[in-house]
Amino acid sequence: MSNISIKIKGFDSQEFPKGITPLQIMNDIKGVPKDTIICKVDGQLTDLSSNLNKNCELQFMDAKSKDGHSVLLHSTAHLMAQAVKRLFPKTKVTIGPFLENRFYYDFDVNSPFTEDDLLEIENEMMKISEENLEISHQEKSRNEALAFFEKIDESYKVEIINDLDKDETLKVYSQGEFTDLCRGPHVHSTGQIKHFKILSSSAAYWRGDEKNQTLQRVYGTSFQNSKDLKKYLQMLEEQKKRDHRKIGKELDLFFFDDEVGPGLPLWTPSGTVLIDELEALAKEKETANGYLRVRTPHLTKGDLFSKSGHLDHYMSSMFSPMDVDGIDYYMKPMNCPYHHKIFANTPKSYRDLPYRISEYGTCYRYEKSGELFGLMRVRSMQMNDGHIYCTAEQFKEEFINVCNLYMEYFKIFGIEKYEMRLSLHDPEGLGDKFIDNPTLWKKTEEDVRNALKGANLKFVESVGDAAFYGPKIDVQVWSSIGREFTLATNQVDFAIPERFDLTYTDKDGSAKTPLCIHRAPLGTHERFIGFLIEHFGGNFPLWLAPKQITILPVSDKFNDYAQQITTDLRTMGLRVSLDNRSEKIGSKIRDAEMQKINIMVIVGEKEVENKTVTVRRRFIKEQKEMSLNDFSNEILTEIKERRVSN
RNA sequence: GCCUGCGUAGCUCAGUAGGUAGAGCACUUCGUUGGUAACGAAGAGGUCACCGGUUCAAUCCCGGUCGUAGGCUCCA
Repeated sequence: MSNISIKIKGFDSQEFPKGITPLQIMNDIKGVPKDTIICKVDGQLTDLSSNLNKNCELQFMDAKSKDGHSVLLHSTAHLMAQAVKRLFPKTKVTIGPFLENRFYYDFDVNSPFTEDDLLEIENEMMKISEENLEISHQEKSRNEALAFFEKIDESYKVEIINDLDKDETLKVYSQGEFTDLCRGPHVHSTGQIKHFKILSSSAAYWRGDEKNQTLQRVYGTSFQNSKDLKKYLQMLEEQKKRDHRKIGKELDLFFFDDEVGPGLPLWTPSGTVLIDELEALAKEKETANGYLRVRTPHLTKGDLFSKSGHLDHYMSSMFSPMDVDGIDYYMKPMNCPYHHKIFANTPKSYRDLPYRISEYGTCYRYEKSGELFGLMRVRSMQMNDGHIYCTAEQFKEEFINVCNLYMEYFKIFGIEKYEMRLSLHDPEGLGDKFIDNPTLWKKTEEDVRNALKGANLKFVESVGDAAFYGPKIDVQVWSSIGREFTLATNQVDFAIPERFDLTYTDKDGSAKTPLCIHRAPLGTHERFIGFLIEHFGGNFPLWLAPKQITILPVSDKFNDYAQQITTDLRTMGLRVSLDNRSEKIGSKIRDAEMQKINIMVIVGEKEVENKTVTVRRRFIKEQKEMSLNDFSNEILTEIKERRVSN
């Protein structure tokens, strides 16, 4: 038998007999870490029980690495499936992939799992782990695999095999009595999976299609050691504390009311401050960038939305029409048709372009009840909307300027983790979800792609997520509880200007159709604020904070002085409250902390005598006694600069 | 919209094997006049989400509706 040469990472090259497995090598040589669960052969994740037949590079890996962790998660999903099959033998298994730090497995069961079921499953998993079953794999021909899964009545696996490429070699993994179709790789024994937890269960559709069978999805997580598991679970708890729905209630920012309706937020005085500040910021930036502000109605005849294509492509997201004098009127789901009307209202020449208009118009969209989610998904939403009408030559610069505006905003808020996504059409949806003009789709998508590349902006592409009238750049962010949302969007419209007969007179006197860029750099104010609440965990920077300052007299004796300070600061435009209850100063401070008020101003005998104030800022322990003038100058500057940290 | 869980005072939550409910915080009043994260006492507060059914009797059991949570689908 011939030998092969294997370069093991962290060791010298060695000769081994052909066909040896990494597992055997682990046992042969000293010093391979005990935590090894998987390996890479020439950079490819490979089962430890695979035979090595040629010279190669071998790297042993534990679950601390991202790749290693993904294998552990995946193997834990299998472990869970085995436990479910033991406890509920009639269950049919489907798929069980890994996600970042989590995994799930979808099961077809007669009745959904209860919480007790989940506990039992977890216990059974523990048992299987203790049994330390070897996980082996085998290659099977398509027919063998089909016969096997038909015999054990795993119809979903049969369906999966039937959909696979005919030439694909199939692998099955076995551990004890449980065998599953899987690409692998996996850890080599169930005993290597020890530190896991079932997180939740819910429903999911087979293959993500709502017309298909409803499956039960069980989510779980798994780590190399108990410390990492505990850390992850703690992080999940911490994330929950930042949930904008929770903080929104604690800080009394917004709420929903049964009698008003789901998805229709009511903004309290505190929450309204956030919106007002956001709007003030946007108005300032837009004025500087040459935008003109407009206002349009919330309600409109259906004809307008026929013309714009909304009734053909967007009706399922619109509220039902109402009859007004025998004519159908709709609540507006977007502002664009009105902006087009405003463009067309007076003749335009090339000298008027780019023509930039903006409006924070409230739109109404029918979101299915189960899709509503705090402020992140609502039915009445204020768009940070605007439209730019420009020539083809101006397109690139205008488009990139909008992208730059996003980044400027993100910088102001200190948002660092985001992803730009070029959302393209899916040819299969032409005519239905998307306007049927394949040539223009292609051209526009290419233009946008080139503009982004030309500006050196990093982006990913996503097919099928375009608007019905054109491709988009969406900026994706992740909320504190891990959900992904589109925060900002920038869309190109190649179709609608023509439908609205929008023209401008070019240099040569001919009438031309402008391009239209839809842009919403702050998305909707509801979602943006929902995101900001989580981003800051309710600890807003001073310029944004609903409650900037509270005045705390040490005792009732100093209430007059405190009242004077309050009035003075309010006159300067600051948001100031006065806590003149007959409480001890410690209690007033505690209450101010709970309300996350940025600055506490304490006044007592000393301050009255010296005509000063004592300033206590959140997160800064030491207090400073200063004149009111120095204090107000300092914070007015901080607010003017919109400083994120103090 | 779909599946499952949940809905008790303003908030966070107890509770009742079916006999119309309780705590802490918040609120109001009184006492206290205090120096950097909870001063003390008293009071007020709820058709137990809503509508039906079973029962002598329903907050509790059953059905429906609405809302909400976790997901799926969808989306700014």
